[in-house]
Amino acid sequence: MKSPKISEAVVRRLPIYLRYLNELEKNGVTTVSSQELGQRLDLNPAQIRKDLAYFGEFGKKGIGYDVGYLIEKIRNILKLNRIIPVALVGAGNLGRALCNYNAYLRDNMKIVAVFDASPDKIGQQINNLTVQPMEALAARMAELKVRIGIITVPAAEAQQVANQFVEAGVEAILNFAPVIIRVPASVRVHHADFTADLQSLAYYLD
Amino acid sequence: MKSPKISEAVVRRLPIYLRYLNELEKNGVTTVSSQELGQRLDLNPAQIRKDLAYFGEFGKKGIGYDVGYLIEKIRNILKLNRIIPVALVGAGNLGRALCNYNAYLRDNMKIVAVFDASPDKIGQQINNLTVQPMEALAARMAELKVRIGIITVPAAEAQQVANQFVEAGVEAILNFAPVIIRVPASVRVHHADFTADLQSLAYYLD
DNA sequence: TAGATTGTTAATCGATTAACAATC
DNA sequence: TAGATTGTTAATCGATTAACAATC
Repeated sequence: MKSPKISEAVVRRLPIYLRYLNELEKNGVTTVSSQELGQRLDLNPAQIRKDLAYFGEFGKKGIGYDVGYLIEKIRNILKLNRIIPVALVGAGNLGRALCNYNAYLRDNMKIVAVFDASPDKIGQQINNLTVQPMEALAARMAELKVRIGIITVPAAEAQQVANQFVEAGVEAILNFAPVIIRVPASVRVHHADFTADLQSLAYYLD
Repeated sequence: MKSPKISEAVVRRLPIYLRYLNELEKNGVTTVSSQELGQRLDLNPAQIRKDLAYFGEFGKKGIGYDVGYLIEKIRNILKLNRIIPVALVGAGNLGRALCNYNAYLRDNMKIVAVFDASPDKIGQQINNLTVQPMEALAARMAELKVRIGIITVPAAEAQQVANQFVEAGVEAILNFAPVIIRVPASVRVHHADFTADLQSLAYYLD
């Protein structure tokens, strides 16, 4: 584990590797080469080797990578070796959908609290979680040691929610609202913006 | 409209510009500079000017860009000047959430058909749409001239659904299933992969 | 006119890919 | 040993940013 700055592009590929490796393991495959990985994931094998080499020498020359060993290494790199508590604000359709993905988001990311501003949402049950009022956010997040926040409120409210998350000491935010939110540089934000995704696809129509 | 190949990075920023310009227009702002845009969208002004200049000379030196005019230009570039019919497969939580975003996805992207394989989903009503069986997909999509497909089924079924979309003549696919799908080069695929998004955020935790 | 801002070229920066010695 | 595949350096490619003449 040296420390040349790792680019975001590299970090974003690690979960993709991890997911496929998990599948391989489930199927009883014990070894895989960068070539096979690249073929399946539509990536250049040299890129995969380089990505992994940033973090250590995980492969064996002439053989490839041990699937189980590589899974463990990547999980450690991504800090998925312990449960990461996540909070979500916005108990609308999308918010509920994400909560139900908790199963999918195994690998230790777990939504442990859901908040909403609307009185008719508060108290609703989602998947074992009770929707809490926004007033409870700070205290509850501290209590649960939440480190990542998910925003699934309308665009107009997203920045405000982000501010509350930051206030509550969140280290990273995943924003689904179709608006760019601004936070201090110490907080990482990813924008999951499917309206923009969809619109950019339209460009490629004949 | 010349034709140097436009990079995907550029195309992905256009909807971001469009969205903010729409907001400006709603607020009665008639002119905006690349500097103001950049400030708000967290982008370099030179990059914004360059992006736009690929498609024409939309600004006025010394003045900036006319908001209404630029909106129209970008909508044309993105082909959002006519309604684009979209189909969705997978009427689970996420699928339903996306259908309800139809309002959000104004700007002429419209989900016009929803399909699911599960008997207890078929016939359900979502937002004025009735969930159709997979057997109806090809015929219905032809009828409605659907050009873009959205996949919100579990990972295991995603590739199969993609194949059916391709078969049905779709030109682009937005895939929400946490798996890389493969399609002919003539079809554009975007992966909206929030599990990967979320996991990559974990990397930045202290 | 003076100030502002575009469009565009050149410079920089960073990411991807190719190539190959090391070695299992 | 011969064949395969890594880790890594060098070459390429592409995207971002700076700079500035043109001009509103």
